[in-house]
Amino acid sequence: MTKQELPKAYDFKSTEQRIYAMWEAGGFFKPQNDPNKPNFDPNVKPFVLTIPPPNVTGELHIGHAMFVSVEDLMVRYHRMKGFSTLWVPGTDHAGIATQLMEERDLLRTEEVTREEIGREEFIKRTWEWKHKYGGMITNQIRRLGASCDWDRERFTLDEGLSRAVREAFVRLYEKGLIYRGPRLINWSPGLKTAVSDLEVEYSDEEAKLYYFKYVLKDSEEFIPVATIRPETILGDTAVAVHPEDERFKKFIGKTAIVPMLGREIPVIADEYVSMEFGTGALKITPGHDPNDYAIAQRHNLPIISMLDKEAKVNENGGKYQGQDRFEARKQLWADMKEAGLVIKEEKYMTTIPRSQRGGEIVEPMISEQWFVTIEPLAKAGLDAVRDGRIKIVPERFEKTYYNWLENIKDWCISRQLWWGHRIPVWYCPDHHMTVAREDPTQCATCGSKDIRQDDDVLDTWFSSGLWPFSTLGWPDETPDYKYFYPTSYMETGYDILFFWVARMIMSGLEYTGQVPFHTVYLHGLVRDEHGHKMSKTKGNVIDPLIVMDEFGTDALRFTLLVGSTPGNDTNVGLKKVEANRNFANKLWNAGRFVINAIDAQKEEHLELGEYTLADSWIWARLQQLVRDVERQFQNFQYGQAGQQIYDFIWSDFADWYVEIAKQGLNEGGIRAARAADTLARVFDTSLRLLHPFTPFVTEEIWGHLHSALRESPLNAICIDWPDALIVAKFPEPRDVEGWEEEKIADFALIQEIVRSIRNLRAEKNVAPGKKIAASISAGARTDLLKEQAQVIASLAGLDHSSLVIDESLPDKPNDAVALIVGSVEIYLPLAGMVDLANEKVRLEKELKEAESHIQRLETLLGSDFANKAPAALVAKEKDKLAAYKDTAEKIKAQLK
RNA sequence: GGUCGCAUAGUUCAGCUGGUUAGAACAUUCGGUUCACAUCCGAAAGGUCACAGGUUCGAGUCCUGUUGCGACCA
Repeated sequence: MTKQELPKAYDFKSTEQRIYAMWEAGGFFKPQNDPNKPNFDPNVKPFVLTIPPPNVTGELHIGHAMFVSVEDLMVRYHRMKGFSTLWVPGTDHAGIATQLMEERDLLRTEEVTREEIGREEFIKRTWEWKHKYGGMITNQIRRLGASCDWDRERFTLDEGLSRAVREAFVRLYEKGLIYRGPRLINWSPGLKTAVSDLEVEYSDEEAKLYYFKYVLKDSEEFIPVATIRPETILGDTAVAVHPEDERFKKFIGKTAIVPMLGREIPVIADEYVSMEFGTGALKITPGHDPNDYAIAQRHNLPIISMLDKEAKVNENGGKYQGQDRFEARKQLWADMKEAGLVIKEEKYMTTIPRSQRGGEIVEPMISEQWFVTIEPLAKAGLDAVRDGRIKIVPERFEKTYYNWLENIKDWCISRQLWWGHRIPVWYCPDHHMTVAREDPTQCATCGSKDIRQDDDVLDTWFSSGLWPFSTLGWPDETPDYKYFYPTSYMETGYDILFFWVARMIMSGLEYTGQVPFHTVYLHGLVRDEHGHKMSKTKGNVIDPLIVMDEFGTDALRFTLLVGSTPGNDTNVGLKKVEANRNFANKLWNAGRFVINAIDAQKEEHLELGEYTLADSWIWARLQQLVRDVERQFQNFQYGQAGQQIYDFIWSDFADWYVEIAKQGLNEGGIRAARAADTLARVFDTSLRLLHPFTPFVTEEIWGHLHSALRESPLNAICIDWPDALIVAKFPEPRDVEGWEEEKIADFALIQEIVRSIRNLRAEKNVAPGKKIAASISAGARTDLLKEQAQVIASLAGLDHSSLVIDESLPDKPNDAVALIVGSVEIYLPLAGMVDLANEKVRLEKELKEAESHIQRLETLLGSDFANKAPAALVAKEKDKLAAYKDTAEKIKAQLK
């Protein structure tokens, strides 16, 4: 394609889909070295990531955009570095979410409940939904440019992964690490299922504290007690007081009467009771409160459940049976009031446990559930991070991780749902349990054919915990598993460190004996531009699909990647995305310019022209950039790396180098060839560096650059380039060769001179197009400035033919404004347009500044700094002092 | 209550192992139809780096404390 065909603005709409299809069709997302292929080389190092599987029912939100951006960046970088790179995609079945969605759908379309159509039919319907819409989220992930191997896509409920789940369950069971029993668990009455501790959220809310009398048997006396949930009185099995409490000591061992029920319960002493809180006495409801449950265990108290699965009062609640928990609260309290047992009510702030899904109040309840004995697994998980087999980035989350695993409780893994992995346990009429990898036909104990599978399914996180190895074929030792496992990084949000990452580590160690990955990288949450959490009710949600429509995928990705640091939340506003859309366009146009320059080269040259100062400078800067980027990638400082690449391309390359290169190109011949050569090489390297951040626009321009070069006399440059940028070599840092520092310093002087002339022109309102004359007294820098006269003239808008550069000027020009840049004096014949009094003020200001530097440096060099700081640093400061002194002298001379 | 994090320009954020008088983007002001780009170019203004101590030749960066905000765990 030639330049005429390249539009003036980058059109991401016509590009992204085409490029993605090209990558996918080209097989670039597949590992370069595949253990299932004949030419497999086991010595090539793999780099492997498994995607944090989004809910199959999910729709793309900004959090997905975040993790895809970061992971695709990691994956593309390693692929370009030559690793055999595999990114495994997939989704999870999201038990509760999916079931709820399907239930709602059934109710809406057919007005039936899941109970009405039955378990088998319900699951069938849900699968139908999955087959129809399950690809939505993965297609949206494709739009983000995700370079995952779609042929290896997995779903937590598919056959292989289900087998992995069953294998894991049975192994744990056989090891004695899974048990079933009645325990106090978190019950979600609306969903009618148990949930794990992690699925309960606590919110500070205003509630009421109810004060009432616990009357003692055969007595007029009572113990005042306060509670937030009066209905639980129906399940009380004791009243507890502090053993040292003078007020209540005398009641210990006596019997109290449960209000309205008349049940007799003991008054016990326990140090857990706080004498200051409430009334200083506590009612004990072990069936509905975790703390009370613990006290009951200590005192061998009976445990009474007074709620059923829908949180209605059960048969233990006397006349309140059948009432909803909140209704019973009202009724009971009213009755107690009438009976004269009520003392008072007051407002009270407390934490209310709510279900993570749906937000209803969770009830602690005694229920028969399956649990994992977590302690041995947690210990192994702790060791893996403590001894460095797994590193968490940023490091501070290691502490959080330790803290959680050190205080972990057994994991309730059964859920009273239909959509999920059914627990592989069968019961016969004699209550023997058969736990099996393959569906059994008879009871393993008594041989009875009359067996029934457990109704419950497993927590979705139980299967996601196996993800890094179940997706690679475990429990089978497949070629993928053998080569790609353990994986490399696990990248996800810090909000699921416990839910998922910790459980994967524990599972990985338990089932495979290896850490599932050596590095955990945690990104922060995406918030709106003012740092508020995005929520539909606030209306501040940024929909990544809309953003991509408006500004392009690259702009969104770059925004999420740059300016965010590991583990820290990041604020995103559309303004930022727009600015990055502009960057994509800048890149596009820089590309058009480079391609244009290449197309203009028609002749073969045996040798190209000499390197100009600008050529050397941009090359030195580029190598600096490559070194910086490499270091930052090693340290997971992706945002910083992206920012530096951005600055290099926009400032160093486009604003300075390209402007200077235009002169060389206009000269033609070997000078133009040299300029085009440098433009091409530097731009190519820049695109490679940027590719992991903004894959679409870089791939597109690089393709045009590639074909332009191939057709040109400069085709040697691209002789070893592959077909697509996605698999091009990532630039490797090179050692400094020694010449760079001087060229960079020389160029910096040119830049300063140009800037100060531009500055003065702007200040004095010299028409931008007007070429002006200048005389420069350059002293020791005369040779450099003479050589760069053309560059200075064109960048600063000087008339080259009336630019005089000399070591010193015989006469200071009259009617000229003087600029002092280091030791260089510049005279611009602008006196006519300038108020001399103002000029004096300007120079005095500059002098003052120089003198303040001189004073600071003299103080510094007169201090212990000179003795204790590194010699190189001291020398540098000394040089600076000399330069400022020189500048000050020159300004003083002007002021005379 | 425990643990952790954050506090830098009007706004949103960078600032790696302490070493130029602290940077960027957006917003603001001034000036621009220079043949890659107005999704642009040039220039300017804007910060006692929350506060108080300490370590050090040297602190936005390390330590201690205070205040404010946030998160997680109980």
